[in-house]
Formats: sequence, C-alpha cells, structure tokens
Amino acid sequence: MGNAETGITGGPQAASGSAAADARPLRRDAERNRLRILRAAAEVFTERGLQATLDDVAERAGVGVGTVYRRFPDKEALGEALFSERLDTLVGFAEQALAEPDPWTALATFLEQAASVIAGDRGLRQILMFATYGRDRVDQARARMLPVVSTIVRRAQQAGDVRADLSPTDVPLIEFMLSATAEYAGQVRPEIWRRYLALILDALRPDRTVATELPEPALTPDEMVQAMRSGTLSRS
Amino acid sequence: MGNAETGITGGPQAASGSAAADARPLRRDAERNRLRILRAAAEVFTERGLQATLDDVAERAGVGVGTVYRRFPDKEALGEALFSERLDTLVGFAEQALAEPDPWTALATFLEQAASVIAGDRGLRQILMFATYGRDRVDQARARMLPVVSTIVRRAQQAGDVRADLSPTDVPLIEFMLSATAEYAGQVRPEIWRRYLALILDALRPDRTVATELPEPALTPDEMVQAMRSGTLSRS
Amino acid sequence: MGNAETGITGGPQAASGSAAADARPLRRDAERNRLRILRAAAEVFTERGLQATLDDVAERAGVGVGTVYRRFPDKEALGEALFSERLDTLVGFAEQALAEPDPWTALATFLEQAASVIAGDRGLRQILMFATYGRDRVDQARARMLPVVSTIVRRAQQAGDVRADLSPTDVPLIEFMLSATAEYAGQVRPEIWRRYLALILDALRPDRTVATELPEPALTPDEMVQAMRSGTLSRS
Amino acid sequence: MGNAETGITGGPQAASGSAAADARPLRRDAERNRLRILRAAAEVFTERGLQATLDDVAERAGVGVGTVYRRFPDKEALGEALFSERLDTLVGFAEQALAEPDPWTALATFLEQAASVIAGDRGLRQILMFATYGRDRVDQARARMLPVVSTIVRRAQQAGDVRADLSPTDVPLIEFMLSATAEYAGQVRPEIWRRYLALILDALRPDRTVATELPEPALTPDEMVQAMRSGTLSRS
DNA sequence: GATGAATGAGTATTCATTCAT
DNA sequence: GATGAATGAATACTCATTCAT
Repeated sequence: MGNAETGITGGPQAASGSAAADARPLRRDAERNRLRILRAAAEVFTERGLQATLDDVAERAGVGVGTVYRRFPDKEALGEALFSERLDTLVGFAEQALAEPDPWTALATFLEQAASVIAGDRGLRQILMFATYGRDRVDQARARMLPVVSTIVRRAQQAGDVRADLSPTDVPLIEFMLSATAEYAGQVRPEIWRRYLALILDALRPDRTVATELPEPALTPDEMVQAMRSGTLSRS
Repeated sequence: MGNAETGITGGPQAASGSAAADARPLRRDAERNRLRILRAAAEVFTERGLQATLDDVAERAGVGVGTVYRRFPDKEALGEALFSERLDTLVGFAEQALAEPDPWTALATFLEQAASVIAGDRGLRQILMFATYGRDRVDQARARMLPVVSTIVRRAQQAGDVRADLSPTDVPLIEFMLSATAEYAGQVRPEIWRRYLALILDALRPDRTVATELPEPALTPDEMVQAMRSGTLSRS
Repeated sequence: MGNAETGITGGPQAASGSAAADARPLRRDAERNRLRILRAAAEVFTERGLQATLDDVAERAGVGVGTVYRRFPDKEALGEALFSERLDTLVGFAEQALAEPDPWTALATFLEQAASVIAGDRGLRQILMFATYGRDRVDQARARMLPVVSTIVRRAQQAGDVRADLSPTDVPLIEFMLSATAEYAGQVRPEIWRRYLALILDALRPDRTVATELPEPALTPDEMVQAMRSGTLSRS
Repeated sequence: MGNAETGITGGPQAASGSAAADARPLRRDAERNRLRILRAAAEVFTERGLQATLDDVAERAGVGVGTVYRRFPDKEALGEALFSERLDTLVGFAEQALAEPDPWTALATFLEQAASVIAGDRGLRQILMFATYGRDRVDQARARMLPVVSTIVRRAQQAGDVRADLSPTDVPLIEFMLSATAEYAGQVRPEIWRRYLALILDALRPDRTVATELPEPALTPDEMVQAMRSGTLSRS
C-alpha cells in the first residue's frame, strides 16, 4: 500500500523506475531463500536457542548449508540479522508509542509490546542477553531507539506519571528482567512476564496508594518444578 | 618395587602411613578432592561461564579429569552439585532472615543477600537461567526453601508491609530478574542490580506515597554500549 | 523497461549494438571472455597460488563463475589452458633461440627467458611442480617443444660449447630447479634465480678454466629467514 | 642395547635413577602413539602431500583424530614436528660431514645425503618449499645448521676445491633445486636428482677441465610424459 | 549465452566421556 | 583410587561444481 502509493519499493536501491515489474529475477529466489532462512533461524533459535547448528537452520529452511553461508557470512551474522530485524520491530513500537496521547499509556504500552516480542523468542533473548552478536547494526538501532525512549520517559515524567529518577537506560534493563522471567518459566506459563511487568509498572509510579492488581497468577510450586525441568539448554 | 621399598606411595601427600590398605583415608582424600573440584568449578564457571571445559576445571582443581568423573557422573551433575550448594547458601540466608524481627527487613535483606550471591557468579546465573541441571538435589533444596520463603512473605504481608498478592513463588522469579541485570551489565557496573532491587522493593509495598531513592545510578548510554560489547558468551 | 528505453544493456560494455540477436558477436564475446578469464586466472594464481578459488578468478575477470565453467570444464582445465598458453610462450622462446647465430648464446638465452617467465608466475610454478594439470594440450606443446630444444642443445654440443652428456630432457628439469629457487626466495629477492642459472650454465660447459662470475649475490642469512617467513602456501 | 649399557633412557628427563624400571607408565603408550603418529604423518604426507587430512594420518596411525590433536595442537604443528625432526637429521649430516678429512668430499657427501632424504619425502619437500610451518624450531635448526655448513664450505674453498663465490646460503637453495627435480620426476625415476647433483657439483668447482660423468641417465621423453601424469597433487 | 544462486561433500578442530595404566 | 591418554561425534565453515533464471 504505502509503497505502491509513494512509488518507493523496498530493496536497497529502487533504481528501476517502472511500477509493477522489476528487472532482476535472479534476486527473486535469492530473496525468497533469504527470508526462508531468516524465518527458519528464528524458529530454530527460538526452539533450541543459539546453540542450534546452521545445519539445523538450513534443513528447516529447506536449503543447503552453503546457501545459508552465501547469505550470511557466518553464524554470528545470521544472529545479527535476526537481532537487528527484531530491534527494528522494537524501534517501531517505540515510535508508535510516541503517537499515543496519554504519556503513561505510551510508556506502558511500549514496555508491554516489547516484552511480548522478547518473551516469545528464546533466540532473541539469548542474543539480547549473551551474544556479542550484532555490534554495528545494534549500535545503529540503539542510536535510533534511545532518543525515542527518552522522549517517552520524559513525557511521562513531566506529566507526573512516572518517578523522576527513572532513566531511559532503565528501559532496556527492565526488558531484560522481563526476559528472564520468560526464559525461566516461558514453557510453562508463556504469559508470566505480564505479572512482573505489572509489578514493575507499579514501581515506576512516583507514588501510588494501592497496588495494581496483577494480571497473571503467580506460578504454583508445581509449575516452578516443571519450569526448571523444561529448560532446553541441557547441553554444555 | 622401588616405591614399595621406599614406602612412598604415589599421591601428592601420602598421609595414611601404614603399608596395607585401609578404607577411611581414601574417603578423606576423596572428600578433599570433591571440594577442590567444586571450588575449582565455581571459579572457572564464574569466570568463563558454563561452557568452560571439564579439563579446565580439573586443571584448576589440580586433579586429572578422570578424578572429576569419579566424583561427578558428568558435567551436568557437577553443575547440579554447584547449584545445589549455592541453593543451600540461599536457604541459609532465608533461614537467617527468619530471625530478623522486622518482617519487611527480613524480606528485603533476604532478597538482597540472594541477589548479591547470584550477581557475582556467572556460572550460577547460567545454571539458573538455562540449564536443566539440578533435578533431584535442587528439588530437595527447593523443598526446604519454599516454606521458609513462604513464612517470610506471609509475615511481611500480615504486618502490612508487602502487597497481598505477592506469592512466595514470585521470590525466585524476582531473583532471576535481578540476575538478568547482572548478566547484562555486570562487567561494567557490578552493583547495578541494586538499582533494580530497590525498584522492585518499591513495587512490593502495598502502597507508598513516595518512591524510594534508588541506590545506584542508571547506566549511562556509554555504559550500555560497553555492557553489550563486554558480553562474554560470544561463541555459538 | 527503463533499460530498454535508455538503450543501456546490462553488461559493463555493450559493444555489439543491434537489437535482434545474431550469432557471430556471441562467438566474439565468448572469445573475449575466454581471454579475460585466462588473464584473470594468471593474475590471481600468480598472486595467491593455485589454491585461489574460481570465484576469485571470475570476479577478477568480471564475469560470473558460470561463465568460467562454460569456457573451461573445470578448474584443472583452466590451469591446463594457462599452462599450455605459457608453454606456447616458452616454445616461442625456443623457436626464437634457433635464430640466434651463436649456439651457446641460443641455449643460454632460452634458459634465461624461460626462467624469467616461470620465476615471475607463482601459479605457473605450482602447475609445473605439483599439478597433474595439462594432460593433452601439454603433450602437444611438449611435442612441439622437444625437437626445438633438441636442436638447440645439439647445435651447442656440436659447437663444443656444451657438454656431450646433456640431454634435451634436462632442460625442463633445469627450469624446475630454477623455479624452486624463485618459489623459495622470490618474495625476498626476485632475481635470485639468475645466480643459480649462472651456476648451472657453468656446469653445462664441457670444460672451463675459471668460474663465471655470478650475477646476483647469494641470500644473506637474514634474507633466508625472511624468505621462509614470507612463504604464502601456509594453509592445508 | 646402547641404552641398557649406558643406563641412559630416552625420555625428556631421565630423573628416576634406578636401572631397569622407569616410573611413568602413562607416558609409555603416549610416546608410542606420538611416534606412530609421526611415522604415519611422514608416510601420508610423503604419499599424498601436505594436503592429506589429519583423519588420514590418524587412520594410518591407527588412532583417533583426537589423539593426533592431543599430541599436536594443529596440523601445522604436526608438520613442524616432522620438519624439525628431519632438520635435525640434516644438521646431523652436516656435523658428520665435518669429520670427513677431505674438504670436497665433506661438502659433496653432505649435499648428497641431504638431497637423498629430501628427495624421498614429498611432505618434507612441500614443507621446505611452501609451508610457513615451523617458524621457531626451524630457526633453531637453521641457527645450528648455518655455522656448520659455513665451515664445510670455507674449508673446501680454502683447499681450492670450491669456487670462491659460493656462499653457505647457497647450500639450502641447491637442496631446493634438487628437491624440485625429485618433485617432478621422483615417481618415475627416484634417483634422478643424482644426475643434477652431479651437474651442480661440477658447477661448484673453481675450474675443471672435463665434465664429470653424470651418474644417472636423463629422463627419456616418455618418462617426462609419465612424470607429469603421475603427479599426485591433482586437487585444487 | 551469461549469471550467480544453490549444493553438499570435505576439512580442521573441540570436548564430553571412557578406559588402560 | 587417581591419572591423563584416547576416542569420535559434533560443528563451523569452504569451495568446486551444477542448474534455474
């Protein structure tokens, strides 16, 4: 839609002017495979974590390993691509949140959306938390992210909705904290992070007379046991 | 021959004097080795994470790998032993906390002590967050832990110091959340978890008129970049 | 569309103007590509040795790998073509040498010219020394070469300028020997082969009262070390 | 025999005093395997050149690959060990040559012995000519080698048996040249290098009235063809 | 014809685990 | 019991060659 109207087509350079057709059929299947690989990597990393092999990814994508290596110089680069794609999503959330008229809702919504994405993707969590993947593209994304988040936070603080000592850099750390709950108990209770998001949102208020009702019950002791048992990173 | 004549038996120190074998000293050596290995594993895993090799551990412990395998059936079991040892420490903290007269202080102190231990030990964090390690012995420790934590939480709730909807099972999850902050930024700001502990403690209050002052400044944007750069789990 | 309108067709230079296809220009393009590839291969193999990839060659030639494979059945065949092309050069040298009136000068000049070519081309040296490349086309070139060389040698022997027991087949072996010096020390002293050529020329004389002055100083011990250090075939 | 009589046992440190028994059985098979691997590597590299796999070496040695890697950190190190072992042999030849009363015979014998070893071992030739293997240990060996060779050369020059402009650094280059002949035609005529050694020895004389008879006939044209065909380094 | 995308066998290397000494 | 040598499956990555566009 937007693209058709603006005449802007997605690729790196949209040099070939005319509307419908585009001149490079060679790229067609390559791009298809690139996406297949990315999708497969997302799935495989989500299921088995970053230590999944690129052979696994290739098999899932239905291509040879060589193809994966043709598109991504190494495993790290694939992780990075995945990561930066997700980061773009998160930046998008932040930018959308700016449009929200209510400052508090803007912040809360952003935190929720971001957590929702992160909580659902183990590979992303591992990249976020552990990997040195992504260096440059991450810096870019961060560079775009921080000012937006700063604005969101500042607006909420100026409206008196958020405690004054909250820093924009707290936001990613909060996401990490929610990540951790998902990492631990996500198999058993995928939405458990909502409970802790609510808790933290309470903490962000400059004052409050009552505690917000938590949207998700705590884990039962049995669920705790199961959570531990269902960890998937057994090896080394 | 030579050895028998000189009375020197192979090991580092040949404490058990008499010639013919006797069963007890073996036990003592064994136990000493077990501890050495555990200590070495704690160090090595703390420094290099779980992906450190058992050869590394053995070398640090000053024993052969075979000895490690004699004491622990496999790497997982070693991780488990380490984990359960630490869990014992945490259980100890919980039990000590019971002695604290002020119910709120009891809870807050326990959370802080536990977080302090976890934040300082990367291997432990990785076990906590990722591994399926721990199985049986962990269940024991948990079994001891939960009632104590329950008591702490209930006492604080009955005193009106803690929100009613906090569950004892929230406590480990909170520790995981603090872990995550340490994992991410521990290299750059080892005490950053204190900031988020303070935040969460605020959230645990049933109500509060003002926000507690946060004990540790937020990461600067530069520190965020460094934190990501100093990630250590780069490999696979 | 855009391309059709601007009259610009894809390739770097679109020399063959007219729209509809015609069969001859293809032939010409093909030949041009063949030469480009050969030239590129010579460069790349010279710089990086035979273990350079065909992708490297294709890129240097400014064509796709597929095109390389269209022109040469496989990598070996490309090496062979290169080799036989150079052999042709050497045959040319031999034929020119026949024109030289002085029999000794004819032989000496040929040896020098041939060594000069070989010393400057690592890929060629490797083909000469290691590869099974060459098979059929090489046999042809050899078939042309041997009689010419035989004549050169015989002439010099009949003139009493060369020892009687030199065989025409010694000539290529002598070239290999000079190759070896270039291979070893070419990085550090590109002209070192001249020293050993002079030495060997001395050996070829039926008798001589004094040793010819060697045209190039020996390697210094330092250069020996550097030569070894600058070896480029480190891998596998 | 020698060992038993002298009481000197082979190992690095022969500290354990008593005559027959030695205290470290663990090292026994390890050393045996080390030798097996070295021997296997020599064979395999000789037959198939340096590009033989370590799996090949391991299989030939009758051990697992892991064992190879336990003894030698990587392929390069194995090559280096092989190389330095042979270098030691060559150094030994040089030292023995010093004992030879006749200065010319000393030089000629050394050149012959060295060439004989090199000509028989393709792996060694490849290491000598191409690899960056060996760095440090090679420098050592060279450091030991050069003064000895210098003495040999100088003695022969002072006796008037060798041309004055021969430098000690020419000696290794001469070996490389002989290597090259073996590399090219060794399959077809293993002793062909003797022909060229004789030729070069002639060149080393300060003067000579007649040419020495060459000890080995030149390759026949047929043999030249076979030599090229029998190259074993077909791949890449 | 040309292109470059896809393929997958092949290679070096690591490390948990077993076992002879 | 302790040791460390041996093992080999597993893993990331390369590159000659094929084939769809």
